[in-house]
Amino acid sequence: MATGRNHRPATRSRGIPEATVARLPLYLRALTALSERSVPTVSSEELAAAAGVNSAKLRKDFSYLGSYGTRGVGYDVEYLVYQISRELGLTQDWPVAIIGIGNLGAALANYGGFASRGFRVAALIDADPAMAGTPVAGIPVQHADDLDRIISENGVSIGVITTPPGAAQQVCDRLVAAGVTSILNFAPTVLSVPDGVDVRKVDLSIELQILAFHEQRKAGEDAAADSAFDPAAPPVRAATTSRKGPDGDMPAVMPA
Amino acid sequence: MATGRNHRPATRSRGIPEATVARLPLYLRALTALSERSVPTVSSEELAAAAGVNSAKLRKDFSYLGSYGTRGVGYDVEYLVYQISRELGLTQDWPVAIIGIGNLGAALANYGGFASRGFRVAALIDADPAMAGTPVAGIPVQHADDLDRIISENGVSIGVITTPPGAAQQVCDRLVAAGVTSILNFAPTVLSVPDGVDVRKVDLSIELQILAFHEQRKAGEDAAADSAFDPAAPPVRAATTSRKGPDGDMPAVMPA
DNA sequence: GCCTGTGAAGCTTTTCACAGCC
DNA sequence: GGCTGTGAAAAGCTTCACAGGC
Repeated sequence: MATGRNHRPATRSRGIPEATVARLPLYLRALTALSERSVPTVSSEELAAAAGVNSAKLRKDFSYLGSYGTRGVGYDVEYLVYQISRELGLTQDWPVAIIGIGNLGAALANYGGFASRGFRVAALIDADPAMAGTPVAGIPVQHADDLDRIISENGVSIGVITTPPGAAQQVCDRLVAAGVTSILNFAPTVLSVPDGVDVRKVDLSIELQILAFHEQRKAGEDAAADSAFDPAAPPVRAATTSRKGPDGDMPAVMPA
Repeated sequence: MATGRNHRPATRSRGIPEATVARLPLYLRALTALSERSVPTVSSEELAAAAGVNSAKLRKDFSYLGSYGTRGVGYDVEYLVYQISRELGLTQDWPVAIIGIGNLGAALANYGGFASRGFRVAALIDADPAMAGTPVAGIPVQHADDLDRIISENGVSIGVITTPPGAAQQVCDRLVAAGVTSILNFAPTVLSVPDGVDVRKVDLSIELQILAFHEQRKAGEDAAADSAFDPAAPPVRAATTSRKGPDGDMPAVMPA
């Protein structure tokens, strides 16, 4: 990779795979822990174990950043911490605004790991006038009417949406209009944004549903030992057309 | 796919791709919204737009479940809601326990979308004796000493960890010992679990760091218009070995 | 004519396995 | 001898494009 092909400007390492980017924070966390224990170097095997990935993947990932290791030895912990921090853009501080200071917004505002590396809660915003002025995690809540001003005055480019789902798209639009180009969305809604704006979502119920899927599989396999049993509701579909699914037609009465 | 190959038992559709499983909850949410508006059928194009994916992907995803659409027409909303619910295992109710009732745990306990489809908060558990008995979201908090009993009495197979990171692995071990086989981890730690136990993690700071990476890229491109400028700290590495990264060596003093 | 279902092609990500260097 | 860095193979995922059926 970094070994001299000539059809790329090469000044800035274009094209780190997205999957790799998503793992860099994991490596960084593991390395930070080693750094705090004053461990000077670490092998790909050890670091991979600490980060919960396999070592081939880790080495491949690091190869996209450059050749930061030493053969026969491993990686210099401090050096890697710095290189990954820089690659992730954490050598600067990002002011973040949280919009929607309910239970979840307050929880995030209080979350320590937030401030620790690269991020700073610059503003808390809520639509409830009664909340305005009340400090949460030591930061006074401001009213949503002033969203524009708050975002631009603080130079916020990353917004965290923790509003109810109904308000999320509107808040998103206003954030984008005010100059925010990265959004972390905790509301269970699909946000639409213009090109150039990144959205990532964190969705509790999606995660639970994925777990339920696998959980059901496990239960199904256990049951399969006893009998070849249809694990779902009985087929009582009231339709005229024939449907071909793997099993289980729709019951007359939908489950709540 | 479902069109008659003969080397699979076929009773239970093995091998729905993980990427598809992860999108089923999105489709389900979009379909539920249509269902509430009493929309009878929907095309792959419309549903894909509502779920924020493209229609080819959606059709491919559905093809793994079976042939549930009608050519020239689209998909029957109610029917699909049922089929996806069943596939995800949401036709049964999953009792869930939340361990660690701080800000975040309380926020999750209060989260409405939780109970609505397939999940029920069966127990709240915390290690602080002062919290025992206090109701959160109408559910009394129980002490961690009784974790084993609480899990088995309630038949909990899905646990949500919202403890501080230091406690997460220990809580995880106890959950697994008590019979939990799926874990949703909000603590910023890598959990190690035996085979057969699924872990999914939700990690605020990882998401923010991924956003920061892309944000930095955007800023870097803007700056590149002005000058070919090193966006990071100056190279003042105190080492003897030569390192070859794309750019940016380590500064003498690490950034806080 | 319209929209689904799906092979086939193209792309991304992971894993393998070993050359290269300490 | 040990461990990194990386081509090459394998697996997984997305997109294309069109046959098939309403």
